[in-house]
Amino acid sequence: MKEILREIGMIARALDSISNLEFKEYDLTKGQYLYLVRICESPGIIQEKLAEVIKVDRTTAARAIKKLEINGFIKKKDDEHNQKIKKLFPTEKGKNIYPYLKRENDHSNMVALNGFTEEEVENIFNLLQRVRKNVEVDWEFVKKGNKRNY
Amino acid sequence: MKEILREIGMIARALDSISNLEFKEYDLTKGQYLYLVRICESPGIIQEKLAEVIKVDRTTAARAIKKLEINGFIKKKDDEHNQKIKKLFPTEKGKNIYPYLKRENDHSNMVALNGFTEEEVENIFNLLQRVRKNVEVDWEFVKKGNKRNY
DNA sequence: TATTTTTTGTTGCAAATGCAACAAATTTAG
DNA sequence: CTAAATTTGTTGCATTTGCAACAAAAAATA
Repeated sequence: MKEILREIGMIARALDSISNLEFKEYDLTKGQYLYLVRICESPGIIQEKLAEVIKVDRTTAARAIKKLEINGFIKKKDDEHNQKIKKLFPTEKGKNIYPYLKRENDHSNMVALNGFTEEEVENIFNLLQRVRKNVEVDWEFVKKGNKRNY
Repeated sequence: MKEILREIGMIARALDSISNLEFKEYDLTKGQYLYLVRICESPGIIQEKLAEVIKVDRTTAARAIKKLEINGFIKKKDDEHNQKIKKLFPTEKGKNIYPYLKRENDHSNMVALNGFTEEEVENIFNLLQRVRKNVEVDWEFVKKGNKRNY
């Protein structure tokens, strides 16, 4: 059995911890960069959806977002036709640091793919997308309280 | 720029959260399965090394391991020639649940690789190992307090 | 050998994380 | 149209997480 998930876990933890250290400089605390990046790239997204794309617990997302708002990185806006949802948008402050988040992410991508050919990059990206799609089915299943059978 | 790290993060968080939910059944709390699996597979490993292979903060590992010991999953043993280090070993209780951890991990691997050919599995594994090796250099660099330049 | 540096381990503290449990709006089904 | 189910959001609480800061053993250096 090829332990691909172990490799993935190691890579993810290593890079997350690097990002968290590097983004302190912009007053972002642990994990916040994940949300801010997504809100900048998908302005108007709602909290529930954000938790789903990031793959994090609803309540964790709720609190991270609340803190981003308190610290002026994003703002919540009511929807015209649906008074339950709150759309999320970056503020000027949020928009301003986005390029730094992007730059850091690009750098980590480059480091991660050091020594890869163009073709290998294309290849690993496609394979990872397939893994992610496979995995998110189970994640949603389990997160809704269901039990996997194996 | 192919966002491979974003895919990796999503996969890692999704599967970690599934594992944490599934291992509650064995009285393992969040994250503990990571350490227990490694201690079972590398009996005698020390805490510092364990943090390094898992890619987690030293102090986080210290506390997770302490709790595993308190709950009787592992035991610490002094070394003959070095009185600073403490070698980690699974107890009978720890050894007994290892097969369940392995089985869960194997299942998640299967789910993740659903639809993959033998060759694609081999391929993604090798690519991921290379990424991991690239990334751990930076992780150790940054964790030691150094600053990446980019 | 003596002293400096590195390794390994610990604790204090502040913060993030996530399960339960709740509430209200909206959507689905009868 | 009404009632049930789902979606979206929140808070309480217990736990994990990780940076600082410390201590002691061991290893490297002078």
